[in-house]
Amino acid sequence: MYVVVAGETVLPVGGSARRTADLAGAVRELEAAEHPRWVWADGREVYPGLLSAGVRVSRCHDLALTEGLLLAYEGRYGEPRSAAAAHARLYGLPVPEDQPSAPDTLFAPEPLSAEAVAEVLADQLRRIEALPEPGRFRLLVAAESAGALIAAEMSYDGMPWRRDVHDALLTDLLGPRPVHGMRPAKLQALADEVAAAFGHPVNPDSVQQLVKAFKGAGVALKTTRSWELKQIDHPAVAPLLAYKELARLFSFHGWVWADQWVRGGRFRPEYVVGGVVSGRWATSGGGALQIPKVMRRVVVADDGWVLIVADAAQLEPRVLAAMAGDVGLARAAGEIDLYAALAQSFGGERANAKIAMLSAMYGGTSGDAPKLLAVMRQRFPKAYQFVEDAAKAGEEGRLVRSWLGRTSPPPSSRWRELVSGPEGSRAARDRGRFTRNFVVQGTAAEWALALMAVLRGLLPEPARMVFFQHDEVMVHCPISQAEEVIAAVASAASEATRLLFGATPVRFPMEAVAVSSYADAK
DNA sequence: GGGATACGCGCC
DNA sequence: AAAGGGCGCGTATCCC
Repeated sequence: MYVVVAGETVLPVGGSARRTADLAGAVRELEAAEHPRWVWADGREVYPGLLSAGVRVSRCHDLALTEGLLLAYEGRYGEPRSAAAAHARLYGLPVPEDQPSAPDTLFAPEPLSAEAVAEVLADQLRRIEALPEPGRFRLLVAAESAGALIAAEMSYDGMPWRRDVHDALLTDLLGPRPVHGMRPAKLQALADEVAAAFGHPVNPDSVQQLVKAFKGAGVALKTTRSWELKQIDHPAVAPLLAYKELARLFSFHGWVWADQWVRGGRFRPEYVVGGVVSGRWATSGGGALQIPKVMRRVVVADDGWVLIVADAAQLEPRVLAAMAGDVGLARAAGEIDLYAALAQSFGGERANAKIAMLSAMYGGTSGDAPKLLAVMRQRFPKAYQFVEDAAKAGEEGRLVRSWLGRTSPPPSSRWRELVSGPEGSRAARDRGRFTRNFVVQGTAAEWALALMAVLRGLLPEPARMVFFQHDEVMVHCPISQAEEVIAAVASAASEATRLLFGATPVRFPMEAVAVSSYADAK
C-alpha cells in the first residue's frame, strides 16, 4: 500500500486525501496500523521533520531519487530529477531546474499537490515495469529510498563523539588550541624546522615555494607528494612530512571543525544518498567519509552502551565473482580470505592475487599488473571478461549498468571531441577504466544499501545505526543487545546477498565486533 | 577581493 | 615501487 505525503496532506493511493493539522501524528498512526510504503517528493524535505517529532517509518518511495535512477537508465542523465520536474514532463510543461540542496525559500517553487505526487508515482511505476529487469530495478529503488531514511536518521541520531577526548588528542599532537589564525605550537615548530633546514623562510603549505626551495638545495622535484619526498635525502624532509600530516589534521578535523559539526556529544554529518555516480554515498559537509584512522579513538560508546562495528571483507571481488558467474572465482569467494584462497593461482603469493584482482577492477597497468592479469584471464576467464566488456563499452562511449540497473553517465560532448582527436586513445582508455570500475563499485554499493536496509529492520529498540562508510556500518546499542545486533548483522548480510544474487556460492562475510571505542575495531 | 582551479591527501 | 577506480575539502594560486 502506497500513501502519499505532500505538505500537510496524506493521500492513500486509490483513496481520498486528508488534510491534517498534525502531520506527524497522522503518519505515526498510519504507520502503526498499515505500515505502508510512504511516497514523497523528496525525503530530505519531509523526513527530518518527522524525526524531530519522534516519528520513524519503515519504508518509502522517494520520487526524486527514483527519478534520477530512471532518467539515467533511460539515457537522460542530468535532466532535472525533482518530482516537480517529473510532473512537468508528464504534461509537457516547462521543466524547472533542480534546486540546490539548501533551497532558497523565497524562490522555492510551489510544492506539488498530493494528487500530483501520486501521478508521478504512477508514471515511475509504469516506467519501471517496462524495463527488462523490473524486479531488480524495484529492489534498487527500495534500497535507495531506504538509504534516504537511514541517512536522515544517522544525521539525526549522530555518531558518538567525545569532544574531551578529541581536544586531548589534538592538544597531544598539535599543542594547545591556538587563537584564531595562528598555527598550533607543534605545527609552528615543525614549520620553523623546515625553514631552518633550508636556511631561509619557506611556507610549508605552498607547493611552489617547496619545489623552489628543494631546487635551491640541489634536489629536483616534480611534486611534493609524500611518497616522492620520502625518497629524498634532505634534512627538511622529515619535519615537512610531519608538518603535512599534522597540518591536515588541524585544518580538516581540528577544533574549528568540531565547533561546526559536533553537538551534544554527537557528530552529525550530512550524507548525500547516491551522491557518487556509482551509487556510493557522499557527504556535503563534515567530511564523514574521510575521518582519519587516528581519530577513531574519539568515537566512544555512551556508558552502558557499545559500538557494533562491522565491515564487509573484500566486498568488490566478491561482487565481481557473483555478477560474472565465474565458478573458479566464486569458489575462492566461498572462503573468508578470498585473496588467500586465490594465492595458489598466482604462484602462491597472496599479494599477487590482490594486485591481479585490483588491477582487473580498477584498470591497473603498471608494475606486475599485465603479467598477473594474463594469469587471471586464463584462470578466471568469466570474471576477467566481465570487467573487460565493461571497459570496452566505456571506451566506445556506451553506457554500463550495475547489477540492479544503476546506469553510468553518458560521455560528455567534450569527451566525444577529445576521443576523435590526437589524444583520443588516452580519453577512451580513461573512460574505459571508469566504466570498468563502475559496474563493480556500483554493485558493491547496492549490496551495502541492501544490507543496511535489512539490518535497519532487524535492530531492536533503542539500537541505532550511527555511521556508514561504503562497506562498513556502525551500530550504537546497549551492552545487553550486543549479541543480538551482531547476529542481526550476519543475517542482514546473507539476506542482502540473497536479494541481489539469489542462490550463489559466493559468501559475503560481514564480521562484526563489539567495542567501546571505534579505535578498537581493527 | 571573489570565483575557479590545482594540488595533496584523508577515506573506501 | 609509485599507479589504477570513486569521493571531499582546505590551502595556495591564478584570473578577472
